[in-house]
Amino acid sequence: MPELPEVETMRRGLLPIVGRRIRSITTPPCTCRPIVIKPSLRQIAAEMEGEVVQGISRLGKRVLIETAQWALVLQPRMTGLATLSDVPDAGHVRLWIEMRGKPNLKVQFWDQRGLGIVELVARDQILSQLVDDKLGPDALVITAQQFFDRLTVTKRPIKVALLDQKILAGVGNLYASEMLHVAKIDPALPAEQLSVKQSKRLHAAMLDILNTAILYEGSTLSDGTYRNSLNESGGYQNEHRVYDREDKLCPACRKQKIVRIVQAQRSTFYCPRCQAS
DNA sequence: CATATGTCCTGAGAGC
DNA sequence: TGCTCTCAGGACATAT
Repeated sequence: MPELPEVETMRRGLLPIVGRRIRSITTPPCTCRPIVIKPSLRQIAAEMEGEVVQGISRLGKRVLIETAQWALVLQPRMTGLATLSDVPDAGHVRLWIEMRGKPNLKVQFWDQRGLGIVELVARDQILSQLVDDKLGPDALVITAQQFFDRLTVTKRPIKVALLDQKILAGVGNLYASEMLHVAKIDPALPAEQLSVKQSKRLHAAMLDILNTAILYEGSTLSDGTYRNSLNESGGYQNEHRVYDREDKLCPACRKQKIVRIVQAQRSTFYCPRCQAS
């Protein structure tokens, strides 16, 4: 479940290919089932092979490999991984992007469940096609005012609203629970009822948690699918306050056990004592 | 239009 | 031991 910190870690790991020319974009032999590649592998290869990588950027939970004209948008979704190093196993590598010249560099897009998506977007259409259409402001860029304005337009529970990538991009199920706990906000609170004060706390908690999690190179959960750019576990899973810690003592009050509830068919973890409405 | 639900997928773990 | 069932959740598609 790569979220912003995990995807940012992937982005940083790909930086060595900036300035390098793409030799080939292929699918590995004997791979399992093909993932979604839009519009097609053939088209992507035709447009990007021979081009120089000008930058690696990130929008929410997507990584963009950019040439002069194009951006190859990688969406890891549940178990996707984009890396220059080794991958957990060779059997789930879905795409190779090989660079020309020395040293040999090859981006491997690995994805155990195969729900990831690779999509070619013209660079001048990123704003219209991605940002306006599908994604709100990135969680690391959104201002406190924008954060408040965009969240308080919906009646949905604040936890559910945080997961809506059109409101803001980058927060997923894990970090949503974590930031609500730090900000001491009830995950069931209708987002429109968020006070200015609560919104400021939540925005600050979000920035703090995401930036710290980036320093730890993300969270590797029990499924072990997420790896940092060296194919090692991340470190932030050891810092989780509530996520996947049902029945464990709340680290803030140390009096109440963490509770798990389900909102919009996703687990939410929180402390009913610290996060009461 | 806003919101809710169904769907994809694989591997781990539970239960019998 | 080996089978079946359930669950994990991002984001898209479809339904209400």
